[in-house]
Order: sequence, then C-alpha cells, then structure tokens
Amino acid sequence: MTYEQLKLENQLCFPFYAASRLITREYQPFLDKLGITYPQYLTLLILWEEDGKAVNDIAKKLLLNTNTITPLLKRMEKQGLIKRERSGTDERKVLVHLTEAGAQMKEEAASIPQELAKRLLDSNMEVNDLIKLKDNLGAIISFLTK
Amino acid sequence: MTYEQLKLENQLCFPFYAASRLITREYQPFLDKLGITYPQYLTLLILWEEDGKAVNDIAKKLLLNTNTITPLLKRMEKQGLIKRERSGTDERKVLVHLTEAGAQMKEEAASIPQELAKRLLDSNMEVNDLIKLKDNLGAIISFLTK
DNA sequence: TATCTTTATATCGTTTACGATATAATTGCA
DNA sequence: TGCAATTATATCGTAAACGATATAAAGATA
Repeated sequence: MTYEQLKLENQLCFPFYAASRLITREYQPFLDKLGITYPQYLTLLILWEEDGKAVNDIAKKLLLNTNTITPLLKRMEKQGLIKRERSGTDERKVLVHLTEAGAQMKEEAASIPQELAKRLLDSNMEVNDLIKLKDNLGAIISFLTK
Repeated sequence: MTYEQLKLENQLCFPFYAASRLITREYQPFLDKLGITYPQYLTLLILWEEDGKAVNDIAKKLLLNTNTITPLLKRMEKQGLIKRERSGTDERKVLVHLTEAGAQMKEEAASIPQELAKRLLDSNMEVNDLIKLKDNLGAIISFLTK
C-alpha cells in the first residue's frame, strides 16, 4: 500500500516540529552572546515582565512541568542570573528573583526581537501573513491547552 | 523600561515552540500504542516511503544532524524496527533497512494522520486556515534552510 | 602517486522535555 | 480538631537536540 497520508511531506505535524527548531537556531547567535539558552531566555522574559514569580507560574506560562523547570532554574541560579527562595507565606512555593546580573541582561536582550523579526521578514512572507500565522498558532495553542 | 517587545506574549518565537510541543503531545497516545517516540515515528515515515536510505538522507529530511540521528537509529535497531548496514559500494555510508516488524508497523500507523487531523479540526480552525498555516510554515522552513 | 579536501558517521558532553513518582505544606471538610 | 485531598516542588530515568570533535572512506588535484 502507498498510504499517501503517511508521507512525511503530507504531515501537518512535521512543519511545526521543524519550524520550531529552525527558529530556535536563529536565536542561537544572539543568545550565545548572552551565554543563555532558548528556554532560559523565555524564563528571563517572564521575570523581566514580573519578578518574583513562583516556579509553577513560570512553568505554566511556558507550558512546561517542574521536572523541566526546576533543573533549568538551578542552572540559571548557578550562573548567577536568578535566586530561588521559599515563600514566607506559603512554604510550598519557591519564588524566583532576578539577580542584578539577570536584571541587567534585559538591556542587552532588548534588540533580539527586532533582529529576529527582521530576519523572518527577509523571507518572502508578508507582515500580515506572519501576524496571521502567529494568530493561528495561538488558536491551536489555546485549543490544545484547554 | 517596559520593553513591550520583550513580553512573552509579544514573542513570535514562543508560539512555534509551544505549538510544536503541544502537537507532539497529541501524538503521544497513538505512538505509545506502537511503543515509539515522535522522532522515531518521523524516521519510520521516511523508511516506509523508501526503504534502505542512508543515515544522512534521513538526517537531511528531518533537518537533524547525525549526533541526533545515530543514537536514535541505534535505539530503533535495539527495538528490532530497523537494521543498519554499511553500504558495499561506499563504505562510508550506513544504510537503514526496515525489519519485518518495522515494515508491519505501517499498517498500525496508517490511521494516525486522520486521528490528528480530526483532533485539530475540532478546534475553531477552518480547514483552509490549517492548510494556509501549513503552507506558511513551509515557507518559513524553506527560507531558513536555504 | 601522494596528499589535501570533502563526505559520511560516530562519540562526548550539556541541556532540554517529560512520564512516573516522592515529599512536604496547605486546604477542605466530616 | 483530625485527616484526606490538593497544591507546589523536586527527583529519577530515558530520549531527544545539538555544538564540538574524531575517524575513516572516497574524491580531487598537484
């Protein structure tokens, strides 16, 4: 049997998988300068927006579990980007705070989004297509997370 | 500074990263039945389409390097899904062949694509949007790989 | 022919992802 | 109050990803 639907080219899933990795690779040169990885960058984005979040809040935002986030945060702590401390009001929670170094990295990272946007717009894609793409991905994400 | 562009919500990158993982999770129950992982499934798709490919051919199709593919293939070999053997005409190449078990898994996997498509169409998304999405992802991929 | 370059795989080390499970603090409720 | 559920984190094991590097075969070229 041929099974057209089983050809890699006909898979809907593969483009998601491939695009995700390729885009992460595009970030690599910029993140290398800062000495951080892509998930670490995402974690910093959250903390730059609001410092002192609990481990679980970060995990939920990134759609990850603590078995991924906990070791990641430990590495970031060892690098001196964040501090982790038990909450006083709820001893179960561990609150994550930026260090001075972690907070300052924000300035250095400020140009990354534009650099990436610029790069992606170098493709033949229209800005509108890119926005539509983001919206459609958002729709899938909210469907698959509810 | 607020740096609107640094908010997670405003990132173009995050939806790719999140959607990719969420979609892989949707495959999980189906792949669990077969006892394989998502990248292993993608590898089988390639071999079901054309058996006897070289390691590098598979790697190129999946946009991976041999440092990912080689251990993956070894695990698949240990599971009895494939065999690896040096090419006779070019001793550098290792050709990957399906075993009987690997070939037969195709029948069991045949329904997976429809199951997933069904699931994704349960979202509010139009078929046309989904197709457009696939095309746009394809455009980004071909841009980022050339 | 000698050797330099390219091609094809593999190995090593580090960092994600994630299922399964453990542990401790807090909450809810009989 | 007492104790069963829930919540929050962490740990363990396995499988990707991927940068850097190694090794060997094949091809190119002086």
